[in-house]
Amino acid sequence: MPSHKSIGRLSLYRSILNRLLRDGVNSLFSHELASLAGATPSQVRRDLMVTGYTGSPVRGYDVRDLLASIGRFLDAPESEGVALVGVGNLGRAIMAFFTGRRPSLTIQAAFDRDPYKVNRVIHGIRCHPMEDLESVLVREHVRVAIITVPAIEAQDIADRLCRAGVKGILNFAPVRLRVLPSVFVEDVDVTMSLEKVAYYSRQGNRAEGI
Amino acid sequence: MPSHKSIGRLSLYRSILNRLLRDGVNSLFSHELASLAGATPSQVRRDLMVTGYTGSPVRGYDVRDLLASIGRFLDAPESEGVALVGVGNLGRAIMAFFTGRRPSLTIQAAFDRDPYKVNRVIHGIRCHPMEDLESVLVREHVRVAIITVPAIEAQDIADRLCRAGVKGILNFAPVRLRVLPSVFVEDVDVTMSLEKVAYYSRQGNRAEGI
DNA sequence: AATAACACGTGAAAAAGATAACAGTGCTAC
DNA sequence: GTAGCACTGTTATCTTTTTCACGTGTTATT
Repeated sequence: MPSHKSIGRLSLYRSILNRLLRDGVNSLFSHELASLAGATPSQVRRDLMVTGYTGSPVRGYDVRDLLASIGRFLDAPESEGVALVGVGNLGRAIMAFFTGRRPSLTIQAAFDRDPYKVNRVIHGIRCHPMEDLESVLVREHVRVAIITVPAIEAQDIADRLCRAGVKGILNFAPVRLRVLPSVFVEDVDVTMSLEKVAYYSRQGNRAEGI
Repeated sequence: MPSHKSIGRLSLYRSILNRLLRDGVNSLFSHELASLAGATPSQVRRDLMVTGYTGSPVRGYDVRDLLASIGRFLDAPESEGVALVGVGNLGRAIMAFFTGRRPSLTIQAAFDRDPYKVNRVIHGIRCHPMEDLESVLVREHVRVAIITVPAIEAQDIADRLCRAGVKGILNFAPVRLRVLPSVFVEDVDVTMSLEKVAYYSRQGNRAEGI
C-alpha cells in the first residue's frame, strides 16, 4: 500500500528516466534522481521500494531495469485504452500531447457533439458522436476516461461513463463529480492551481515538492 | 500558516460558493459545503478558520460574506495580472477558459514565437512576440505566469520569467523547472495524473479527497 | 590488510494533514 | 423559563507522509 503521492512520483521518475535513457545515461544514484525530480534521496529510495527493484550501492540504479520495474508496478499487464470526451481546445491539446507517447496508455477514442468533428480523425484519434459513448466504451473495454467538456455537461458525462464501466476519470471540468466510491476521480482544476500560485507568489514561499 | 492543501480547497470553496450565489443560495452550513466540495464538515470549518470569517450556528455561513472573506485572504489587495507563455492548443484553451472569469486574476499578456500569432488579439488577450517577454512583464509588473510551451523550451522560459521578476509559475510543461527557492512553481503534469488514474482504476480504490 | 567513504534498504522518529470530540451559542418547542 | 437541538469554533487525537538514522556490503585508499 504505497502512498498516494508516491504513485504520482513513480510516474514522474519514469518520465525522467526515459529522458535520461535517450540521453545515454545508463545508471544513476538516488540523489541524482531526487535532484531531477525535486525530491529527497530518502524519498526516492522509499518510493522505489514498492516496485521491488533493488539497486546496487556501487552502481546505483540501472536505468533500464528500473524503468521496467516501475512499469511492472504501475502499468496494466496489457496496453490500456483511454477515452477522451470533449474535443475542444483542451481536448485537442491533450490528444496532440499523447500521440505516440506511452505505449501502455493510449487515447483510443474521442467523443464530441459537434457534427463537424464527428467521424473525423484528429491527431490520429477517431472522433465519435456523443450518442455512441456507451457502445464504443463497452465494445473496446475502456476503463479510463478523460473529461474535457464544459462544466455544465461534466456530471452527465461522468454518469454515462460510469454506466459504461469506466473505473477511473481524469476530470478537467471545474466541478466535483459525484460518482460511486469504486470509481477513482482525479481533478485537474486550473483555476485552483493558478490561485494557489498567486497566493504563494505573494507569500515569498518556497517551491513545492511533488 | 494554513496547510498547503487548505489553500487549494479555499479556492475550490470559492468557486462552489460563486455558483451557489448565482443559483440564489444565500447561506449554507459547513456540511453542505463539505458535501459539494467532497470534504468533511470539520475540514471545511478548519479551512475557513484562517480567513477569520465566523458563521452563525443558526444560519450557517452567509455566502456573500464568506466569499468576501475568502477573497480577502486569498487574493492580492488589487487585481493581479498574469502572463501566459505559449499560445498553442493548451495555451488557447486556458485563455478561453479565463476570459471574463476571476476579476482578481486576469491573463494580461500572452507570448508566442509564431509570427502568425504575434500582435493578434486572441480571446481578448494581446499576443506579444517572445522577444518582448522581459520588457512587457517588467512594464506591467506581472508576478505570476503560466508556461504552456513545449518541454524543451520550458526551462529557458522559466529563467527569463524569473529574471523579469515573476514570483509564481504554473507550469504545464512536463519537466521540473529549476528556479530560485523564492519562486513558487506548481506543476500540472497530465501524464502523471493520467497514470495515477489508470493505476487506481485498477486497484478498485475509492475516490480521492481534494 | 585495515579503514575510510559511499550508497543502498528499511525501521523509527518527526511533521503534516485529516478526523473526531467537545464546549459554547442561539433558536424552538414545549 | 428551560430542555433539547443543530450548528459553530477550536482543541485533541489519529492517520498519513516525510525525513532521519543506522546496519550492510562494496570499492578505493593508506
